[in-house]
Amino acid sequence: MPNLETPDRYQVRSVARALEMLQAVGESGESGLTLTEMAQRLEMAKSSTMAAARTLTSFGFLRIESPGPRYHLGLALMRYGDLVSQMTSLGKIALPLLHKLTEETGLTSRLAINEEGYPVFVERVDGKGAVRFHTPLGQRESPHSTGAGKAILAQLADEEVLRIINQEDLVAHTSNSLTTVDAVLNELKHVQLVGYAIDNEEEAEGIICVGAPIFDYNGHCAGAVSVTGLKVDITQRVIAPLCNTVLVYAERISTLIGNVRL
Amino acid sequence: MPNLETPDRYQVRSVARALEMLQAVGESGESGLTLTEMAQRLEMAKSSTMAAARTLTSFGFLRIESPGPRYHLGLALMRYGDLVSQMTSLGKIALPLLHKLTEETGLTSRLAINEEGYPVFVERVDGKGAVRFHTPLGQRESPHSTGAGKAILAQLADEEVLRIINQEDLVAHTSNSLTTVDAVLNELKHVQLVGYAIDNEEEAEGIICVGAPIFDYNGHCAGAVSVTGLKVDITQRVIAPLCNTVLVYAERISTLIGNVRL
DNA sequence: AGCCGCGTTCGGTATCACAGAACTCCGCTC
DNA sequence: GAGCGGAGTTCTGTGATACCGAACGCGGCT
Repeated sequence: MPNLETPDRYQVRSVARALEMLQAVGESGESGLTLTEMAQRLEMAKSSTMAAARTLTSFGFLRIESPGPRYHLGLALMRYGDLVSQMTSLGKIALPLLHKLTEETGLTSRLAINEEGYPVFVERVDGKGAVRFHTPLGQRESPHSTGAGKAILAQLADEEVLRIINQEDLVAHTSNSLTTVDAVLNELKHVQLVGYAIDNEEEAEGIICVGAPIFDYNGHCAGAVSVTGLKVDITQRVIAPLCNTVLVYAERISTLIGNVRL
Repeated sequence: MPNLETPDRYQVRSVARALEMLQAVGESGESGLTLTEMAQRLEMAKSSTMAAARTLTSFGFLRIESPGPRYHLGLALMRYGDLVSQMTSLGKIALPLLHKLTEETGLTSRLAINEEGYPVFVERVDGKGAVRFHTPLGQRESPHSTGAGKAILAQLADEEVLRIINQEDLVAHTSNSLTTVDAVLNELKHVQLVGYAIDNEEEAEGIICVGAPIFDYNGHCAGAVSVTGLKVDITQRVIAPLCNTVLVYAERISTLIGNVRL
C-alpha cells in the first residue's frame, strides 16, 4: 500500500520514491537490503537509488551495516517516533493506566486513537506471556475485526460506518470474521448496548481481544483501549469480569483526558 | 544540524528538503506549522512546499490538523520508530532489565547503544518522580557529559577518544562540565578503574547520572546503561550502592546479549 | 587466474521540481 | 456589508536536476 490518502497529482516524485525506499527497507525486517535489492524492488537505476539512499542516510533515516553494505532503518526514525508519541497527548496521559491494566489482567494492553474511524494503535504494554503478538504501532488496523476497531465504529453514525467498511471489502482473516455489512452493523448494535467490543478470533486464530471506547471532553470518541490474549488463557469464566475491567479503565482514561486540555 | 555524516555531493536535493521539512515540523513541537511557516523556514515557494508536504502526508509522515491547516508529524513515523526499536536487538533484550532497574532504584533508566563512540539512547523507562527529563531517543548525545557517554568512551583507545572529543569542542553545559581534553582523559582513567561513570551535574544543573558499559560476546562495547535522577534525591549515602546496582545490571545485560546471536 | 556481481563514479538528456502569478476562500476591519 | 488582507490552492513555463546508462574498481567465488 504505497499511499493511504490524498491521491493527488502535484506531488514530488523523488520524495515519494525515497519514502518507498523506507517502506521497502522496513518490510525487509532484520536482514536489511543491499543497494541492488533496493534498486530492483523500486525498479530504478542503481545510481539513482544510491543518491536517494545517501540522502536518507545523511539524515539518519537509513543506516549502513558494514559487511556487504546492507541498509537498515536508521535511528532518526526512532527519534521521530518518540517525538510523535510524546506529542500524542492521549497516549502520554493513558500510558500509566495501560501499565496498571496489564498488571491487573496479565494481558497485553494497547491504546488506539480514532483516525477517521480507523483504529491506530499508539501505545502498547506487553503482558507477561511468552507469546509476543505482532502488533505494530502507528498504522491503521482493521476496523471490523479488532476489539478497538469495533469499539470505535460503534460510536459512529451508521452512514459513517458504511463509508468505512464498504471500502474495506470486509476481508476474512479467520473463519470467525464478520464478512457482511449487516453482520457488522448488528454487532455494533450489541457493542453500543454493553459498551465494550469483543474480537473472538476474528483477526487471528486463537487470539481474543476486548476493547472499549474512550471519549474526550465533548463526548467525541477519541480512541479505544483494548487487551489481547490467547484464547486458552481467557476462559469463559474470566471473560465477563475482564470486559468489565476494560470498561472501567476506558472510563478512567476518558475522565483523565476530560480534565486535560488537548 | 542538517546532516550528520556522508557530506557527499550526489544527493537528491528534493528529498533533503523533504527531510528538512520533517525536522522543522519536529522542532515546532506540539503546535505544528502552517504551510507558509514551513515555506518561510525552508526558504522555498509555497507551492513547492505544498508539493513536498502532500507527498509526505500521503505516506503518513505528516498529518494535517484541520483548523487553519497545521502540519504535525504523522503516525507513520511512530510506526517506523517502533519497527526500529523492535529490530534493535540490544534494546529488545535489555528492556525487561531496565524495568527492574527502575523499579529497584526508583530512577529513570535508559539504554544507549555505542554509535561510533557516541551514545544513542534507544530505550527509556521513566521513574516515579514527577519530574520528567527531556530525554529524546534515537539521537547522538554528548559523549563527555553523560554517564552513558563516558562509560562508552572509557572502553575506547585514547586515540579513538581524541578523534571524538576533539571535534566536539567540549561545550560546557554547566559549571561542572569537563572542558579540557586532559580532564576528560583523566576522568576516563578513573572510569576504567571503578567500572562505572558518574555525571555529576555536568549535563544539566541538579541532575545526576550513573552509567556503566555493556559488552557483546566478543568483548566489544555495545553500549551503556544509565540511571538519571535529581541531585536532591541521590544523597551521598545512596550513591555508592547505586553505582554498584547499575554495574550489576550492566553485567547482567552483557551476559544476556552474550548468549544471544545478534 | 579469471569471472561474475557488487558498489561506485561520471556525463548527457529528458524530466520534473521549482517558482511565481492567478485564483478562491476565509476572517477581520472599517 | 463591503473591502481588505492573508491564507491555502491551482496552474503553467522553464531551467535546474534527478534519472539513467555506461564505465570503472574491487572483492569473492568457482
